Amino acid sequence: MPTINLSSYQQFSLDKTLGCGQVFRWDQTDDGWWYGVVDGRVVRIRQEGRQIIYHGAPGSFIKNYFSLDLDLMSILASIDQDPFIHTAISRNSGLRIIRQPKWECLISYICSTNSNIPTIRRRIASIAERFGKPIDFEGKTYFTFPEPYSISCGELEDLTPCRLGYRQPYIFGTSCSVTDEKCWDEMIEKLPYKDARKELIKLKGVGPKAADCILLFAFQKYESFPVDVWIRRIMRENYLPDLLKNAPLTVRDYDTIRNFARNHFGIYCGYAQEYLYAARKQ
DNA sequence: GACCAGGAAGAGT
DNA sequence: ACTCTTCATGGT
Repeated sequence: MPTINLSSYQQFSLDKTLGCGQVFRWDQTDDGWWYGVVDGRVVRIRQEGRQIIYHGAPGSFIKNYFSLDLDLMSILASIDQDPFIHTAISRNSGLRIIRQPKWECLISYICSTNSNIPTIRRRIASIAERFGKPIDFEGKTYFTFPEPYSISCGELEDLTPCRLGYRQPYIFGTSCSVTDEKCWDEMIEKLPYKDARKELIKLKGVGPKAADCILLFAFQKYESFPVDVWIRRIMRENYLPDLLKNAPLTVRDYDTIRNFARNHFGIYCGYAQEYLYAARKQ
């Protein structure tokens, strides 16, 4: 079984990384193995101390996917700007932001709007089951996440069994847009954060929050700071108590929060966001 | 049944 | 550029 030996300065927690809610297609079995479908293959992986044991993908893929090349300790030191984030960091140490496949991440966060994590997971699994390709792995059938054309080549109504609600036309429309625009991801990737954000928001179903998640989780734009209801609550209670108590989140409040975070935590404020989010129920 | 969840679109100002 | 309303689904 292939393994990766982490060096003593290579901070990493597989469980924190896969369990924090940034990805939706990983499951952990009772005996500690994580199973996930990534980039058209099934991966089985677990951590034992400083060893990562895995099967189903090359080591170079694993290292890149989990961004093991990044100096996490330096990143955490740079965002460690106050006692509250300090506690969140120490409780979730080793959490790394994954380099997610871009197209899957885009659809995942269109599915995420106004929903909880179990519901999001079910929607994405259902899309894969109906439009992806089956893979048999250790006696069980898994499904790849479909290409854009696999969705756009059909009808809008083909998505109905996935129970996406009002997101159904957004998923279909964005699938068509991305099918039409070849290399949409390379176009986004070349742009700086602000311009990339504007481009993403042009897609149906992608607003400020989804765009920031996609930029953070798939495009390595670590200066993005997604604001959902949890982050807003945490920021209100610990950093910006003057914000409104119970009104819907406005664009202005969203910008106030992310601008504060960018100034307070620095260029890796996206990492700060993920540690704060991981600490939301602790 | 009310309320909430990793919000966004569209219409009306 | 700002409110306000509506949107479909599942969990608690």
